[in-house]
Amino acid sequence: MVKNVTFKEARDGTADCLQCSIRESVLFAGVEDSAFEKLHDPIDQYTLPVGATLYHAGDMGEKLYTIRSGIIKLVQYLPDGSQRIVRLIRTTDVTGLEILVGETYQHDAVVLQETEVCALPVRVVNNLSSENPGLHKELLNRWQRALTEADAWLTELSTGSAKQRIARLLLRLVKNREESQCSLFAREDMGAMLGITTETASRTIAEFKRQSLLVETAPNQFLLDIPNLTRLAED
Amino acid sequence: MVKNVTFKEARDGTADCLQCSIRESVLFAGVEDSAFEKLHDPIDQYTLPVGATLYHAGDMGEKLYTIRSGIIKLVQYLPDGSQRIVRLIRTTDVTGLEILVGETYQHDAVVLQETEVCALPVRVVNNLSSENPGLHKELLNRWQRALTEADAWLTELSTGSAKQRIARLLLRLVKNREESQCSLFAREDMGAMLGITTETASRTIAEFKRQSLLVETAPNQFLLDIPNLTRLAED
DNA sequence: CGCGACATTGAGTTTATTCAAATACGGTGG
DNA sequence: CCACCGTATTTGAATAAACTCAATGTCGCG
Repeated sequence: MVKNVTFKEARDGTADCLQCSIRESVLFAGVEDSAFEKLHDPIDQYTLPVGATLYHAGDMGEKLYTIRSGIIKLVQYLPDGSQRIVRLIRTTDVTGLEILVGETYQHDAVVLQETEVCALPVRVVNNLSSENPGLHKELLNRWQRALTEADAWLTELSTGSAKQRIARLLLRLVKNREESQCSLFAREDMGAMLGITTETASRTIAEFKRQSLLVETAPNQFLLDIPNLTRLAED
Repeated sequence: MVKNVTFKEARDGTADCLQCSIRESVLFAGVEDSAFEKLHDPIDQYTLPVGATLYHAGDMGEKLYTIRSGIIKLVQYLPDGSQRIVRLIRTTDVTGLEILVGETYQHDAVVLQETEVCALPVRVVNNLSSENPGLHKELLNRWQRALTEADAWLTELSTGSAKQRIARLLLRLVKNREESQCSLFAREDMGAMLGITTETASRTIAEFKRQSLLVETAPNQFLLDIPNLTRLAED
């Protein structure tokens, strides 16, 4: 069983949004420098270790988060206690948007790979967005992006045989990269993403390794045979 | 195979938003009467028969739709041609939101039960929303609602055994109703919603009937044994 | 070294799929 | 009104896939 550590306010400092290296692709991309200077509320930055929980389902929060680096899983639970991972949040993604419409967090957000986040108070986002058509547009974009992602998880990662699902997950992990290299998640997490058991995930990965569809170049660093995985994923 | 008719502009007339009987729960709930009167673009109303396609994935449209009555399925296709239904749209829901952020439609929208829709030109929505914090808020709400729904399809309808998934789907169909009565979809559609085959859907429904978890009171009208279905759904 | 957590493998069972056949159902045209 | 057709549903039998439960391997770390 994967154990979860709680996010204990391990604050790194105050973000300097004006200098942020990923600002171009981030929520605030369209916001003027001058607007930032009017902020009273500082935007805090944190570094979270593997296993930390950024927020809990049902909590009434007042922050959204942008991910500067790392990977976070969004988890929901079934009445019987089993978990299902509904999405992954990665660099430049925003999570916790539901707070903006007054909902509680809809998932547990748990760190899979060490993650740097910026915590944006709802108030700040609301203030900025009411005066910034750019930010506002960007917010809608993020919402739509999350929705597109959710749909893809249904069609790609929850449909077809275990082999197909694993292949599609692997391809997703390297998508938009020059390199076909990636690291994998714990088998239990892969199962929870794909709606299969831990054992089936393990067996399938092991089989892929034997067939050299996956080659381990270093501990948990794999090169993918993209053409053959693609073929597998599609039929 | 279910065949799809195309939506052939079967226009009923121009909607009278001021008098709309479902206005209280609809996208425009918070919009002032006076704002409506400034609209040049009329809002068209249509009635669509079963099998009609409201819009196609990949089309660059300029309308969103609010559903006044009926049921629509949102369908995505896999590379191998198989279909997956990612969401159902029902009374007071809005669909086609992606158009607002400049995307093409992300799904085929196909009518499952005769449906009345209002077609809202993007321009109208954008104009109204830039001046109406209420409408704007409502838009965010709809986006979040779609997202919550997408997550629920993953956790509830794509997880667990076929029996559990069917039970959860049935319960969903009568949720928020005083009556435990509902009508069912074609087995092929149920399969596409749950990620199972048509035959498995059929077998399961047939078995539920034999166990009186479902009682057919009229052609395609069923009463559900909610307590026992709930028990089934949960473990 | 040895412990704990995770990954892999095995064997047996259950569940779902596949392919095929049989049955029901609704509507059309004679 | 009934026969017939096409479509959808149900059922059957064999096969394949995934699950369960248990055992064994592996790796990193105290």
